Amino acid sequence: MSALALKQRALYLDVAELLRQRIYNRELEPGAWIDELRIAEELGISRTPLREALKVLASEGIVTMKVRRGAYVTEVSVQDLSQVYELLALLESDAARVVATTADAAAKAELTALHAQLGKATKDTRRFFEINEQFHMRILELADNRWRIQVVNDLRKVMKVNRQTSLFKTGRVQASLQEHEAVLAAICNGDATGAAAAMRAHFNNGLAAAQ
Amino acid sequence: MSALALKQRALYLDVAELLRQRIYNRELEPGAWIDELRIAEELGISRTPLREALKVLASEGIVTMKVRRGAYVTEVSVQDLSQVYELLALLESDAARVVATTADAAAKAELTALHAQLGKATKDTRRFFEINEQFHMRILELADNRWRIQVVNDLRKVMKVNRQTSLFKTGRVQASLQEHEAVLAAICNGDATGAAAAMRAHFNNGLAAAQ
DNA sequence: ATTCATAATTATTGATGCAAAATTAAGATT
DNA sequence: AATCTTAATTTTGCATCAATAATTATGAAT
Repeated sequence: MSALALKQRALYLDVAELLRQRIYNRELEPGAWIDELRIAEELGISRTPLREALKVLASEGIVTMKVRRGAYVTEVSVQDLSQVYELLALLESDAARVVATTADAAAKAELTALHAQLGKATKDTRRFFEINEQFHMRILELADNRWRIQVVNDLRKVMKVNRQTSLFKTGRVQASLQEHEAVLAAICNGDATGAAAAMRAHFNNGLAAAQ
Repeated sequence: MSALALKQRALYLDVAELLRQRIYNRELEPGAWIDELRIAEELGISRTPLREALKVLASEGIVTMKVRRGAYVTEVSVQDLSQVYELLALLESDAARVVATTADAAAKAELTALHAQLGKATKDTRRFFEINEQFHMRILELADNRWRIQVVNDLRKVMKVNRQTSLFKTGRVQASLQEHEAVLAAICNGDATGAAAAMRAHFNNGLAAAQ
């Protein structure tokens, strides 16, 4: 059975996601022009859905459209990175604050379990980042604001365009674990201010480590 | 000289903006299907740029794409509205906090002048809202984070889809003016916490007045 | 030799065409 | 009369085509 057989998603969305991945892993570098003809041919599709995908990526800010010149991968400056990071810190620390006041026992147990998994994955960097991501995402979900999730995901896309992003994550496994611990503890204690502060500290430390 | 003569913007962006306006003023109501053929014919354009515009609006969340069914205007629920409003409060109160610590004399003078204009426009509702908008936007600009501006603008687009949005603004001219006064005073005094609190209060009052 | 102008090429933008899917309409059967 | 089936129509989605603008290449003139 082919993957195309049951596809319910529109082609332009698949193309957009494929281009995002190519941008994230530097097959398409910032500043590089996107050759519609070449990519359409390579993917075995026409230029129509490709162009629709490019317009979506443009509205996300990860590619830039120049009239009569086409699209190129947006060059995300260091200033852009710090601005986006600042917003993520704001949105996620507020989410932690919300969750601290609204989380029920089940939610707290779930976060505690996730954190326990994280503690066991300190040797496996790949897995650590994966669970780390889940922990953050679960807090966002528990904060129950789908627009916040949407905004955070869009901002993360921008972060991923720049290679330096990895700097924010690497070499901080133990520190990161302890910071998560603090966030979790505050949430479990229903300490809204503490949860927000702990999450904010987590982000600030990540930024400091990158400089 | 026609407006088309010097146009530098892409057609799909113009079409997107035109559709936004039609959605805001209820020519296209939430839930209504968007007839590509009809609108393309009406605008005297082909379906290609129209479809590109629809994809952009979809990624903004104000229209929804259904595979093989087309696009319809997103139905923004009351919950969506309050979630978006909450995010705007968070982002703008943080912007006020930033501006309180970074604004120089010129910036403070500019905001003071804007506020003075606002005070003189209490009789002209239309103008009042216009200057009100400018005051908020200027604070965002002074907070110097282009991604925040982008996010706030996107969220405002969602708010505008729902008619109830106007409820957040109407009948609060005097109260709104006083609340702005408090924001301005805190900013001019370099009181970061106070500025954030004043802006937060401004939003909370707007929400309360709508219920 | 360098620069400016012009021609050729390339690439984007917008329009049209075609096939597939979904909805609506029509007809037949219970 | 109602419902199920099937045919017709409408509409989307992707591909192709045409036109226009931009860039590159070529040549001429200073």
